[in-house]
Amino acid sequence: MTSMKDVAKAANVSVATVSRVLSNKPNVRQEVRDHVMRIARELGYRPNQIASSLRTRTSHVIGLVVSDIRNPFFTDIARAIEDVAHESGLQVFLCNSDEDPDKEAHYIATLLEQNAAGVILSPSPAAASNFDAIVNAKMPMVMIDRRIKGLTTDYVLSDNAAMAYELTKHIIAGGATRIAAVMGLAASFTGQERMAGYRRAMEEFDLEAIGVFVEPEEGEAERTVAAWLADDMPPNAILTGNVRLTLGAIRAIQQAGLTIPADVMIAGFDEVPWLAFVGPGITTISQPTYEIGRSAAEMLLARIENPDRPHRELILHGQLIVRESSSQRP
Amino acid sequence: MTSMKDVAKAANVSVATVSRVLSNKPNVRQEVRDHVMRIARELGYRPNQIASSLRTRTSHVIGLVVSDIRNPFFTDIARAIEDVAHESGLQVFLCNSDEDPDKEAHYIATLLEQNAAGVILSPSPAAASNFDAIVNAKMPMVMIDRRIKGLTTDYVLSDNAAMAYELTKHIIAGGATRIAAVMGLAASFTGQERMAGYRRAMEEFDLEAIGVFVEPEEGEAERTVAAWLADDMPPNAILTGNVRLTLGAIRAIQQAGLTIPADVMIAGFDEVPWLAFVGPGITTISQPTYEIGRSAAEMLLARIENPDRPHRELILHGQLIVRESSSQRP
DNA sequence: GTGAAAGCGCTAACAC
DNA sequence: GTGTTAGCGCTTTCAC
Repeated sequence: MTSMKDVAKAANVSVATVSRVLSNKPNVRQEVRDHVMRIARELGYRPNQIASSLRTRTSHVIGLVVSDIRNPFFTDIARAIEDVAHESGLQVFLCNSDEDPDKEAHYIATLLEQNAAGVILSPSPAAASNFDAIVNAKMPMVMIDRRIKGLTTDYVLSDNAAMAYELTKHIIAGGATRIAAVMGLAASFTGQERMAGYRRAMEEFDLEAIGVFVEPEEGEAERTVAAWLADDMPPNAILTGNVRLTLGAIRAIQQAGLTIPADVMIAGFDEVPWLAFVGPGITTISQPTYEIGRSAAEMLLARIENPDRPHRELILHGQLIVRESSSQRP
Repeated sequence: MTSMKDVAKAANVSVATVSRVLSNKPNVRQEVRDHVMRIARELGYRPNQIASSLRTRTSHVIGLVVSDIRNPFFTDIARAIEDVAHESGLQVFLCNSDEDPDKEAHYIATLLEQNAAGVILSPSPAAASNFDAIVNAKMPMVMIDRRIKGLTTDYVLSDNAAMAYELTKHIIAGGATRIAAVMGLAASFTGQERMAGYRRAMEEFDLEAIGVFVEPEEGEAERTVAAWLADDMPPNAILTGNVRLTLGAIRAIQQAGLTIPADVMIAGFDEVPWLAFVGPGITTISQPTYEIGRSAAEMLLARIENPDRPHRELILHGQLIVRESSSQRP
């Protein structure tokens, strides 16, 4: 590994000059600059980021903390963030918190130890104090998807309540009269908001709201929906809070020997390409995942650039994608 | 940020002793050890990994380079790798190469600059020389999913040819007589192997092999399959090389107004939970993605531990998941 | 415009 | 067992 010292020696200048040249600092004669660059290239010099980071107390690394990268919502976001990071010469640490505050705290500590330049995180349902370490260290931070009560920072959020409201109204227009909703519990912030939007629409139409929160897993939704369908007056429409719940609900409907949408309509959150091919095609709210990721990354870069800028909150709107599953009208 | 110096001062010992205690080195009295630990905790001391890394010329960071994290195959692998890393106190850098050798080379350079402890990568279809930098730097490396001709290193691979052979035989048993295959081009190593397995089975049954390589995107598969279906003697079965191709093929079949499996059977590679819900349920080869990730990570750890151990090649077998899409027999 | 030198926080000889 | 000290490779005063 060739170091600055090697380049300096070979170029007959001091390491200070080499450093100035390589980090594009002023006060170097163009002639010297070119010469140093040439030698550096010839020697195959690669800067040691670690040394640089130790000295400058910052790095080109940002952390991304999500509950589970396998959730397609986060997969897309991760990809977007990595794209922006790559464009800006940053690296991304991938961290899966599994909604576990302790695991989350551990990752936060690690990011601090690693001198990370910033962190984007989708917070677990933890107390705001879980993020004190970041705040105290003044590490740039952008929260995505969920708001933490009492924590003022940069946020990129979705308009969950409005989207759920729209989705509910849509399925009512499709002919639904008894609509039940399964929302994810762990992501309580989004779950709450979506449930609120659903409730508001139901009230508006004088319909009885039947909403439950479950662990966001296929099996939970399947059990819940199966129980509903076994009822005397089963719902004729199901609303779901994310893809896994949607899948579970579909399974319950199929197991009950019912068809979508003739017997039971269904619609949910999160768009994934294959929803168009499930049954008659499933209606969903498509969240702008890539945009959420991009925006969060850009917001983080801006905060790193200028740590004192006022905090911002960006709210992005999802889009209703209408397919066959949500209407019984001809 | 409190440093070792601070702890040393507060504990009335030298930094060397603090270092010994905190990195669990021998030659410290238990009494002193406890004392230092207490002080460190009281002061909220957190080690500076950067400084440690500069000194030891290694780090607790590993790189993961895949073409695109959004490919569910890689998403699962990434999650598995991150799990193992987390258990071992390592961090994971996420890198998307987009099958671009230059982007890949760039990430490799960055990992070197960051003093990464090792790298797991699914190589782009690049020349073996793209990995010279890693080999020269003696950075531990594990290749996954694809083999690079002329590069001896640690590998975790799938038995693609055997799996494709099995899949083809299965669909023949299901009643298929004219079977066409669309395989991914970019991932040429896996694509080639799968095509070879398909060809072998076709030959064995005296059937004509109709195989093409395309960019692994829905649209490409859709166009290809649509053309086949418009033929005089259209295939009555389609084999696909990955999920995106499967989705494209299904779209083409539906667009042509044909039904699965009555008119056209279909089966492909890669299992994702929703394939059970598409049409009558799609038959696939499920690759042990999580196991691939775990094994690769463990192999990397072993190599980091012992850089001179002989190179290994681990071949994992996929599993045929039979659903309704692959048989016309009653 | 350039160089000498200090030091970021840690580890690892080496002394005692 | 413990302390002293010399760096790891870089950036950044401060001289000149």
